[in-house]
Amino acid sequence: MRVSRYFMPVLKEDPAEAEIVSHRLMLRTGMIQQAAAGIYNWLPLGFRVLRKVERICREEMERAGAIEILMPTIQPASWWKESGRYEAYGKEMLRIRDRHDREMLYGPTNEENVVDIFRRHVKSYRQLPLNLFHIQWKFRDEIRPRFGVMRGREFLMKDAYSFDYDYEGARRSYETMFVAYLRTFRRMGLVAIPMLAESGPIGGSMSHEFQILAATGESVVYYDAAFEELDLTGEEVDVARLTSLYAAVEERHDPARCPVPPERLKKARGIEVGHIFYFGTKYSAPMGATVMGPDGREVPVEMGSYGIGVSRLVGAIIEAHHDEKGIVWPESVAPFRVALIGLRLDDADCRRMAEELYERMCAAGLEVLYDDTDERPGAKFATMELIGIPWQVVVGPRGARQGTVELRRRRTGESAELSPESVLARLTA
RNA sequence: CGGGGCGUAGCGCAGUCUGGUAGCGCAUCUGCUUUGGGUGCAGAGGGUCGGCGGUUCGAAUCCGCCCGCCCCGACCA
Repeated sequence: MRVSRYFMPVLKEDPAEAEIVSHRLMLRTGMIQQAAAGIYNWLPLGFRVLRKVERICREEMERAGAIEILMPTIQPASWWKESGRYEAYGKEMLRIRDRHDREMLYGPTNEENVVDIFRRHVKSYRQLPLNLFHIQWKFRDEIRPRFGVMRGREFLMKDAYSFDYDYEGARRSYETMFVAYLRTFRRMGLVAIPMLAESGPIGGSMSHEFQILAATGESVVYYDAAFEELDLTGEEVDVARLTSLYAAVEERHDPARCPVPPERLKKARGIEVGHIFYFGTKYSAPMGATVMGPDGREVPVEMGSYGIGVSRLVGAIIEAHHDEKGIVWPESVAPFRVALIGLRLDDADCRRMAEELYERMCAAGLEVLYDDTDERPGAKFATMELIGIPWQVVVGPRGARQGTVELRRRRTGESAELSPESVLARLTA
């Protein structure tokens, strides 16, 4: 992509309304633009990151055996009356009437919806286990939306729903998601700490929330240092050990009863980005989602639900990965992998070298953002550092004479003078 | 919802207390200049001062009502 043809409304000054670093950087880099309180437009740069985060969620869900569907944003109120949540949910739910005066709502979550799908098609324990997920926009009319996309009213969520015949099966499904979540966040360059949590309005009896570590996080968390070096690579992961490791938010942490020896107990700040629940038959029973067991008896299905705040993650990743110059994207979610910075493009040699390298990068399938404008060098460097692309390749008169370009890492600042060939080789390796 | 703050050009702000018909920086456009860390000079365009109503000869400024946004608190992916 050429900067001269791209839409990337970068701001030189901090917008007045943004307090926390991720919100400020998302506005300054032109990733998002506010539409109303807690509701945002995703501009090209932000949308690219959002899609990458979404893709990692999708891949890890599929790896864990979940199957993707897409449920609507608008739901009939009748489902929620069946489950009993229509009255219980309160003002956070956006209620709508259509032209026939039918009661509808903009979905804050999809338990009822997925149960309706399930109950119409699944009748036997032989069809289980089943895990259906989707990645869809939610609306919760928060009392106080804030911090940009970190607590929006409209937000993108990955939500999965597991169905099992019995408790043992439901527990296995829960544990599978537990591991999938750790893998998901790790792939985004985050350290996630799962902790036992209150179940809240989703209901149920077992629940973990996943907090990712960031110095600017909202809550204080205590955790076993073992979380920082978990081995999640193999297919067989010791789930029992993972779920037994200690972690707690400050409010629930009791130093006197903490099982972790002081030298292994860590204290940090965290941001909640995911939450998993086991809730048994809370929805299946009232909504009549039952299956026939091997004994010929019909029983309500055992369920769990598993949410990840996809749009919130974009903000959370920035909270965890930035410096005084701007964002420092982990490679897995960076909007572009390489920033090609052309200096002195009015000079024929520089121009030819930059254009040639750009063509070759594109041909090699690299995601490259090529600054082909005639801005001053300082402005180009500052912008690329602000938007945080992991690799910078600088083509300028200094190297052009001996046929080299500069390769730089955004994260460390380390740089090397290399031939265009070896830069290509390094980036495509 | 309680508490605090803000709304003036695309962005950041001054002007409001003490009423006299709107200004600065950045950005934008034109020309020249400069080119490895947000160049310099000259010129130009751009504003129903959030909205409605009131007071006044006269309102960005005073009064009333409304709308929107941000921050703190209780709640959430």
